[in-house]
Amino acid sequence: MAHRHDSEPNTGTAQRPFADALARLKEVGLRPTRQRLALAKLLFDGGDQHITAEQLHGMARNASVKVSLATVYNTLHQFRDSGLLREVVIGQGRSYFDTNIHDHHHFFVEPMGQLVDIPVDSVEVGQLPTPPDGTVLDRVDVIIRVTRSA
Amino acid sequence: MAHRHDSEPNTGTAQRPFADALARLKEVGLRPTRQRLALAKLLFDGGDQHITAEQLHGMARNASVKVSLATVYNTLHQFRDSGLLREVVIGQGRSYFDTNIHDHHHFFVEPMGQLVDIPVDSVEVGQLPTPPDGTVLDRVDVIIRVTRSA
DNA sequence: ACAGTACATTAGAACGATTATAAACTGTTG
DNA sequence: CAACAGTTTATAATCGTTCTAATGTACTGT
Repeated sequence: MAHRHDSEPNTGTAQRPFADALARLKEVGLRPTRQRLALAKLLFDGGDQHITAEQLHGMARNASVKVSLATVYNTLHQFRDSGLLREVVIGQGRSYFDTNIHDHHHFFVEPMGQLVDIPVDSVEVGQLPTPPDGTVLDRVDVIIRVTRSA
Repeated sequence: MAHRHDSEPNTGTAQRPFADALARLKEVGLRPTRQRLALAKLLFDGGDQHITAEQLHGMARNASVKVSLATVYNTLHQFRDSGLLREVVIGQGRSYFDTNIHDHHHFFVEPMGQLVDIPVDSVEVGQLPTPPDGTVLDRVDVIIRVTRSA
């Protein structure tokens, strides 16, 4: 339920701050089921990814992991709510889930909808206006839309 | 086809830079049909709006303008392609069409999905990173997500 | 270990926004 | 007026996502 944006102790390799899928699930209080463990492995082993539900479902199929699409959606949402993932809504239909939960921004390559991370310190956003009436700031998304030139 | 982001000569009231729906259509080379004229009036008379296709369809119904939903979609896309509107994709399902085509950003009030304009000079974005490989910059969207606090 | 219960997974249906289709219409041109 | 190019329309189809209700699995206390 609560969001977590902390910087981890970062034991082990820089590539996999804390590699153990089980440890992640424990840490956010999700029962380590077969499906969740498998999906966590697919998501968090290897570098940062921007992935859709359908894509993850496909990856699971490829890896011979039996998971229903509904469970993929459920799991992605739980991970998002636990702060393990960040949801990025950019294009028309689809949602991307970003395994990079640190503060950062995105290039969005149209029209194929590819996402590329931008470190937060590559963009200088200063002087935010005050939020309207009875609202409170959640987060700032900077999306730099680019198109293929070649 | 070509996008227009020019500042208009701004004849007449500041409220309606150039009020005539017919003039707008002529200017971008769209045939001034009954439906397009009516929709243009609904969109461009009165201040800046963020509107969905369904909402515009509803407004047309209210104004006793007979237009099908398909035509609303077609027209919104044509207006967008002509630079009369800007499409803003932010929430899960829906697309907003913004009658303010000048450079600006948005507050997005979750969870009800209300949009509020932010003048471009209220946000300071400096030092953009260079776009990836064979891509060219299209535009920069800054979305400040806020939630109801009260 | 076992029962009990709370939580998870699943297939499939349902949903909402959008897009495609194909027929009917409008307006313009020769 | 006939032909034509562009428009509009109702409807069906599609896409990603969410819901539902049945079944399965994991943790708790004993």
